[in-house]
Amino acid sequence: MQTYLTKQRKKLLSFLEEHPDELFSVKDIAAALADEGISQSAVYRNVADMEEEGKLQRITKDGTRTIYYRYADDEECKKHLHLSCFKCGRTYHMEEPVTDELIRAVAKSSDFEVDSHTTVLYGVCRACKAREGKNEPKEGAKE
Amino acid sequence: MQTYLTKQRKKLLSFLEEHPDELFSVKDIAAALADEGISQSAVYRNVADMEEEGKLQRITKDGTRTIYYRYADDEECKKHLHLSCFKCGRTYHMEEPVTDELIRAVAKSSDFEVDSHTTVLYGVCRACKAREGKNEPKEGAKE
DNA sequence: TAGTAATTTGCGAATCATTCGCAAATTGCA
DNA sequence: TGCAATTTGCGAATGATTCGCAAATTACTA
Repeated sequence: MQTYLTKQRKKLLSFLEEHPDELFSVKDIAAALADEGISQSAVYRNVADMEEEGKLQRITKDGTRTIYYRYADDEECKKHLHLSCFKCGRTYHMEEPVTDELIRAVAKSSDFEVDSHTTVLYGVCRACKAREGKNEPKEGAKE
Repeated sequence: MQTYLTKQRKKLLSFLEEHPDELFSVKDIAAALADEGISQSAVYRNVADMEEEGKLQRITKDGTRTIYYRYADDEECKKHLHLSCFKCGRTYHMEEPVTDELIRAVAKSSDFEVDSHTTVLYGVCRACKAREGKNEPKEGAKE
């Protein structure tokens, strides 16, 4: 799988490497690399390959049926859980010692080996909790 | 929103209530209720409404772009995290005391309030880990 | 450096889940 | 019962993703 390093693959990779921690849909990527001459199909295919190789993380945001990808820096990603605030959409990383503890606790109590690479905890972040106290924006608070 | 309690809505609700902890795609539901005379559109619409009201939980399994729903028994769901095995796709619930601990730990270290209703930890379950030791089924190990 | 086999690309067509539009049926209420 | 508002069901429209296939590109070898 993936024996040829084409120029579109190179561009795709370097683009993603330059934007760690950002989520991109295939459309986003294709748009960003429009000048570079990469077809949408190529993006789809490469992104899928790269995900299989573990270079990318596949993420499905709630509320959409679009698939997003993020560059998966192995060292980084293996070590912490991700916290995603569903008010503001921001993603936070959880500190390592706590992460380890959590993972161990789950493993112990449930015989379940959590993959911190994939797992995201959803909730409300400090900032949004604070904001919530004052007023409650109802709809259209996206992004 | 949702001022009329139609018969298809009733049937849909009772179907879901009778199958807590199971994930259904709209297709699944429509198929299960085929005899009852409920159109797919109605399922889509009701399911969307019910999610907004908090009666259902919307879940996007990895690897698909299909949306799944589960009956959200408030009492129940608020209390435990879900563990999803990405080998076999099964969903497990985590015992409450541990859940509480985890949630508190996250909150403490990150000032992040985990919503156990929404959060799913991904990983490999005991059964699949055991199976993995012996052989590695490659594809088509669904369900 | 040219020649070749295997892999990728890019395009458009095909799929598939989901959403929409609209007339007909159903619901809750007076 | 009668009416106005809401839902249903159908089929068509949308949008993301995948597929098929010929042409272009890649890695290798002579």
